[in-house]
Amino acid sequence: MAYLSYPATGEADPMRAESVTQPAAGGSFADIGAKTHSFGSHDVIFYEGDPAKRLYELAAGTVMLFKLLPDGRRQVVEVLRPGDIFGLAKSEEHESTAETLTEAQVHEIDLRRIEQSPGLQRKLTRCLMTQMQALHEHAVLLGRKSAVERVASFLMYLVPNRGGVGCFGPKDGAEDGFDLHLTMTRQEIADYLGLTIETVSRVFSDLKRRGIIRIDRADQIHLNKVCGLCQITGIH
Amino acid sequence: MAYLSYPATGEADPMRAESVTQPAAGGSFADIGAKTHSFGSHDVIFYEGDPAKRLYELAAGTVMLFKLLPDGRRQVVEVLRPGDIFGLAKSEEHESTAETLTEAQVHEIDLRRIEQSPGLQRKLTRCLMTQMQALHEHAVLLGRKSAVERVASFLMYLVPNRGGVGCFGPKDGAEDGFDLHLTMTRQEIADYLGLTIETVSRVFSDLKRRGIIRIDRADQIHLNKVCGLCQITGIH
DNA sequence: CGCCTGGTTGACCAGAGTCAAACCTCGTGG
DNA sequence: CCACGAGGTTTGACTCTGGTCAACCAGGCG
Repeated sequence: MAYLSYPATGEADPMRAESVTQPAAGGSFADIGAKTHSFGSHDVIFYEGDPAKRLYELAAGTVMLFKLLPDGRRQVVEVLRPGDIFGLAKSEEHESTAETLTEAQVHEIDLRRIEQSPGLQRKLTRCLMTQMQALHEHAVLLGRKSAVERVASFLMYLVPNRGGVGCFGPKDGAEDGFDLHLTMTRQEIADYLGLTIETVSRVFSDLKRRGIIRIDRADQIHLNKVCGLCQITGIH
Repeated sequence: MAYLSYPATGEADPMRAESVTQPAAGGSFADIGAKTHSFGSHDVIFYEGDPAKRLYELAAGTVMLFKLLPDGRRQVVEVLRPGDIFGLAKSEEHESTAETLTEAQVHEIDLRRIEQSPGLQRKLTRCLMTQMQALHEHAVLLGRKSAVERVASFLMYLVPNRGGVGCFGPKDGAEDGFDLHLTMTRQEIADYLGLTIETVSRVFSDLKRRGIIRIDRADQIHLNKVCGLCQITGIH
């Protein structure tokens, strides 16, 4: 279904199965009578400070969570993929704003319903573990990586099964290129990576100049050598 | 028991109850036959890459989790307090190193034991939610705050019931000072805040010069006006 | 007493931020 | 069909925060 664009483009997406956290472990949250909502691109699902009652499972599309400082500085704290859970809060209010990056479908669930099912509880725990790990990874990026390393890491994050633990290098002899479609604007990328829009733009231009990527359109990027890009993420 | 020093010093600690996540919701993890381990200061509980089988609940003391980049850059991704859970991993290996900052006691628990108890499952979920929220907060700090703001936020984090949501300002008319004991070295603080040791040191000196804090010993800091400090955390 | 570790300070430098202008791309309307 | 405008993006010139490197200091311990 073309209307649900995914960060990485195109045909059957090999990452899909991977990125959906524990696809079928103990049933789906949707099974327990969750309401499903559809959103357009750049719709707000909830605002920081809104009363938090339910939690959400992203069924399709991409959603970002961000927080604002009073002077307007913004930090995107998570970029979510299908299968991810969000909207939990220990207090009565959401601590961040949730906004879609693409058209998206979201299951709205009552936490108590989950707590009644051991299987779903288990699934929830696994989801949270995975997301927590991503947050740790992101803390390293924000705290210790240079601008180029941040952008390179970001691009690698959009390539299925490469970088990180599951990276097996380029397929033997294959040309190791990759086409990807960005669903985030430069500003959103900047706010995710803790940079300014100008720096993000400059790094893209620099990577282009160095022959590592090709920019077909602002949101259409071709990675010439995935491995070469991975080399500059700081994790090698 | 004096041997268990807590980040904030002294007598009966008003924060204690607050910081222990969901103190008695649905029983304690310790109840289900968890082994308890004692550690000295700066002991490693597990290393990044170690096989991950169990999960841990911090019973007393302080523990930090950090990740290393191959070139030696380090990022402390979490500073844990009693009640916090750590050591979960989606994969078979720990994704970060856990090291004590003080003497500490830790319950080692089998995840499957928890999964058998709905009450503990629920408690676990709450813990993870709280920690996740802290990680979001920290992402804002790392991605968007200046050096002074980071250090100020860090110090405020050590003051019970101040800053953040639960802040009710200074008690009416009270002098609003606070004494705190640092359990982290300058290097550890720097690695937590995404700064260098020199910058941390300089900011401390600067806050001293501005009369906001008094440094009695490297690890013994007096906040002259908590509210004044809170003012420069960036969240006001 | 002197070493060793951790912390502080200074001089200098570089990476990223700021401010401002120019540039695409795409949709709208004349 | 093309001119126009808006939004997002790129580029340049300059600034400044925080990093680097190196020397120095203070307290604790053998």
